[in-house]
Amino acid sequence: MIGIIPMRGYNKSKNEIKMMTDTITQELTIQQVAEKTGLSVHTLRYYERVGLIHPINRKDNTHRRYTSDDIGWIEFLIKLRATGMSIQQMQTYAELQRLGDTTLANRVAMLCDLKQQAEAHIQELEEHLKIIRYKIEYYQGVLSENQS
Amino acid sequence: MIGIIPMRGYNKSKNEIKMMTDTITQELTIQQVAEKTGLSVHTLRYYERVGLIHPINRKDNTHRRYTSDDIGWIEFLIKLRATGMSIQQMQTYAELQRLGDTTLANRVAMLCDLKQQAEAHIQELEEHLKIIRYKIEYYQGVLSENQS
DNA sequence: TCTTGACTTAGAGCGCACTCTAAGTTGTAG
DNA sequence: CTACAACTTAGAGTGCGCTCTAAGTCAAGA
Repeated sequence: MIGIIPMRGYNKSKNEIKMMTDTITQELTIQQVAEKTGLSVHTLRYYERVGLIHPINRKDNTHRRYTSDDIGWIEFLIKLRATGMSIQQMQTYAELQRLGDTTLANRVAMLCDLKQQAEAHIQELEEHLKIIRYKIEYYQGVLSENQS
Repeated sequence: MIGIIPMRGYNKSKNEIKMMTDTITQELTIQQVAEKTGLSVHTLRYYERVGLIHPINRKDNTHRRYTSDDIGWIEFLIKLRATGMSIQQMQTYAELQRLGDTTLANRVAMLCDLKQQAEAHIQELEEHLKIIRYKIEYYQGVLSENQS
């Protein structure tokens, strides 16, 4: 789950030093968030551009610094994606979230839809798996017969 | 099992007449296969072009006529796709199938990989679903509190 | 004969979700 | 001062899996 840390020399890289500091300040660079979440830095910026992530605070008005709240939201986004929600739907969800408490019912409805979709998807996978398992068993039978 | 018959007027369409004939001859047109399988005619031709389906026999050397064996294979392809196999992998699988019995072990290996992938996918979905279900419940609690 | 509808092909186009590039800025170590 | 790593942006490019278009053939019904 943790990204590959490239070896740039024997000394600690700036990134590693930042990481040590950040265990105190709790604010992560985009690179660190990429490593932590599994998303690429490109994808993190892309998600922000398209409005899935609110504009991240900048240190000195330039470099992004992610808070633990930001990370929490990103990790939730990842779950929504992996469960089958499209980027478009996630944009809607993020927009509703930004609008505040009055949109809670709408968001719950979206989550319910997603839940049902995912449950149906699991059902479908299970059914297809049955046939695939059956095929495997049958072919393995044929193979062991030919062997003897 | 028989696809949806579109109403194009009160007289029987050519397609319907073909369908009646085909219950005798057991050979289906591309349109009928599309209705039966849920794939589009475009996709059926695409699958044939890229080698997922062997070249279908033609009536009078022009129009495709699908046998029940063809349908069986197509329905299996659909299951592979829905279980997460890529077009590329399916091309490999189809190629192995064409090469005959000596490739059986390879095909079984591919199916085992697919099985494991799909099982892992289901696991992942289940875990994400837990969190989504939890969120739904929590938010519904908040909503009913606000109501009272 | 004309129209209609189902089919044919080669190849272009599309939507999605990234993924990468080019050109530039910033900050620290040596 | 220089080098370098890490960051920044706008916008172009990619891979997948279709999906559609244009131009044409063919057969049957009015």
